[in-house]
Amino acid sequence: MPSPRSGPTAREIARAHMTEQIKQAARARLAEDGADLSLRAVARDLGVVSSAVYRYFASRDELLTALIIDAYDSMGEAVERAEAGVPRRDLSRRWLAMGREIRTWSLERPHEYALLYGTPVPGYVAPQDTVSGAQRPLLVAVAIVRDAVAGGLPAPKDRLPKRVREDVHTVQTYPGCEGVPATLIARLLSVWALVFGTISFELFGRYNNALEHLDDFYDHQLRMTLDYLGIA
Amino acid sequence: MPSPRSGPTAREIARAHMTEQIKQAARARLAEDGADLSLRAVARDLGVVSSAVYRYFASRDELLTALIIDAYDSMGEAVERAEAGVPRRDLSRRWLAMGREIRTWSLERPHEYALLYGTPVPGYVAPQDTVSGAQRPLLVAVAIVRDAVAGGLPAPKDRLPKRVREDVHTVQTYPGCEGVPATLIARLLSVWALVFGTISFELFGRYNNALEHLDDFYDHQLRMTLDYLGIA
DNA sequence: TGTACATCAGTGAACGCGCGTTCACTGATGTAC
DNA sequence: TGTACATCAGTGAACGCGCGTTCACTGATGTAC
Repeated sequence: MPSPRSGPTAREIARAHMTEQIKQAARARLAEDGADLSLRAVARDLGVVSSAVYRYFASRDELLTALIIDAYDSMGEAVERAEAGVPRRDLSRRWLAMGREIRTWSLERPHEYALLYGTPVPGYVAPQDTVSGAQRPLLVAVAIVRDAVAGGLPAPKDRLPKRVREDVHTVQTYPGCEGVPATLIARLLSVWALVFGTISFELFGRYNNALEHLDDFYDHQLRMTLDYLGIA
Repeated sequence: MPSPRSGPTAREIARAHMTEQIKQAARARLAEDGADLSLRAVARDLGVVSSAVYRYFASRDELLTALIIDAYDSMGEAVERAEAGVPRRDLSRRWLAMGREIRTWSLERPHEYALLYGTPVPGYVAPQDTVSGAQRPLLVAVAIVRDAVAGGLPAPKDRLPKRVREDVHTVQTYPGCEGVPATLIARLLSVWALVFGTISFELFGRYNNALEHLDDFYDHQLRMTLDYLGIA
């Protein structure tokens, strides 16, 4: 008897559950083996025959796409939440909260990080449009900068070459970027590369045998970016 | 009849030649297929049976190691040469030459770049010590900064947290880093992450649909790093 | 200078393996009357 | 409320494939006397 509110059927619940379990197992495999995800290994880990996975994902690539989308959203949400926990007035602390969460999230899931920011998986092209979550952390940064501008942060007096200015003007039309001066956008783009560059260096082992206190180092970098952007 | 100068024998020449050809074919395969290098594919491309490769490399990983070492040295040499072509006095141009060559080299060999600076190959751990060439580009940067210091460049007045200072002091003991103030080393490390972060963003497609004039953008970034380091 | 032996490059077959994907199936769950 | 049919999840076998690596081999190159 279908009840009047017609909630999800047992099948629908089971399906959602299994879909989630497959993704979880796949994430675990990713952490174990690195980027070359094996459908069969995932099925094995779930105690299920490999063809069963095809009831949920049409192909290995589709599963991978789902993982990528989830990862973007997961990082986006984590960063948004971390930043939201800080009083709006305190721009520096908001920035630090954001920056630290980017790194924390990444260290906790190095292989998902690699999926997003490392070498693209060979033979696999991410469906660009689908991945709108990719920009969520950057939007958090933009929001902080925007608030700083509203609070009187002056635009840096950098000279932007013509073509750079053109590109930056395009960026300025993106939602959330209205009102942020071009030179500040340009600096933000630099800072963004610095943040992810640092995390990649750390995760991909390029600081091995060179730096020891990576927490402190990263934190210091973050503070320097604050200076660079001019945020108090 | 072995001549008195006893040059390399025909076998030795052939061996060196074949070794080089295998590496070249492997690089080509890398460019075609991405990071998961297949020994058999390399052998096929050379018109040779797959087991023949084992006369030259004991395993797939050993071939990969050779490619990585070569790539580090290739980039290092390219950067050194580019920088050496600029008059010593002109520190800014030396810096720009260095920075541009890093990117040029990388764009020309995106898959070798990925091998060095992208996601580490799953299941493969680079023999750390062997890869001394890894630091060559950074040493070029350090040399420029050192010359700038010798020419009167003042140390930035950044406050370095204790543990960061400790790490930086370690770095200062490395060859080539003598006499460079701690705060400048710290800034150089930031700048380095920025440079490679930018190139990774570009090569791994994160500027797609956002920036168009990547040459100009990168150049602008480089100039900003000059400012940041205080080099005229 | 010529011969006998050792070294080495490349062959071809084979090993055991894991992979993505397809397909006909069975049994459970859901739906229409 | 009960029955008949449709939908769907998971099975198990099979497909064709490419992989890294080993091994006994043959024929060419190098070396010692």
